[in-house]
Amino acid sequence: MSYWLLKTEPSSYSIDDLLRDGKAGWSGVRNYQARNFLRDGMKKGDRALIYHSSAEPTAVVGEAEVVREGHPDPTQFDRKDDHYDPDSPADEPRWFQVELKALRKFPHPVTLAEIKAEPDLREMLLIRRGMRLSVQPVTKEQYQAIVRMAR
DNA sequence: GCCAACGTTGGC
DNA sequence: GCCAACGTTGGC
Repeated sequence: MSYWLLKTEPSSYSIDDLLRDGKAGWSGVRNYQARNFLRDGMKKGDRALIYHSSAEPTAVVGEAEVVREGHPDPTQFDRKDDHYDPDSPADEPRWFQVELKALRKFPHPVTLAEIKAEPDLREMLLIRRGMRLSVQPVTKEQYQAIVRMAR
């Protein structure tokens, strides 16, 4: 089993939205490195931390489980969607998503400030300078540390 | 709203 | 292939 961190802006889709929906396609990712993780890296049963970016506070707010592995993101073909990509070939889709099942919202969000202050989490990609990747791997140890901090 | 740190595009 | 211009991300 592998562990991941997924960023989302809560103004567009929040942990509360995911809990309400139960399951959701993690759509709208338009970065090739992140796409590769969605398409090739994430496996059924993997766990993902959900992170709220551009929020107050910016924080890891809950966790989810991968219930369906990479498949084409339908929003790339939807002209009315913000993430419509007219250049993505229908027979060779450019963008992928996984389906997530909400697991829980944390009792206490683990803020970016708390993560930066924790020596054991210094290696997280999240806090590496200039690292904007919206789908990123975390180690089991990092994942478990975040979960402990969220109690 | 600002702007640093990227990633992408396109002319050459 | 180079690289300037442009667009986006995301913390502050």
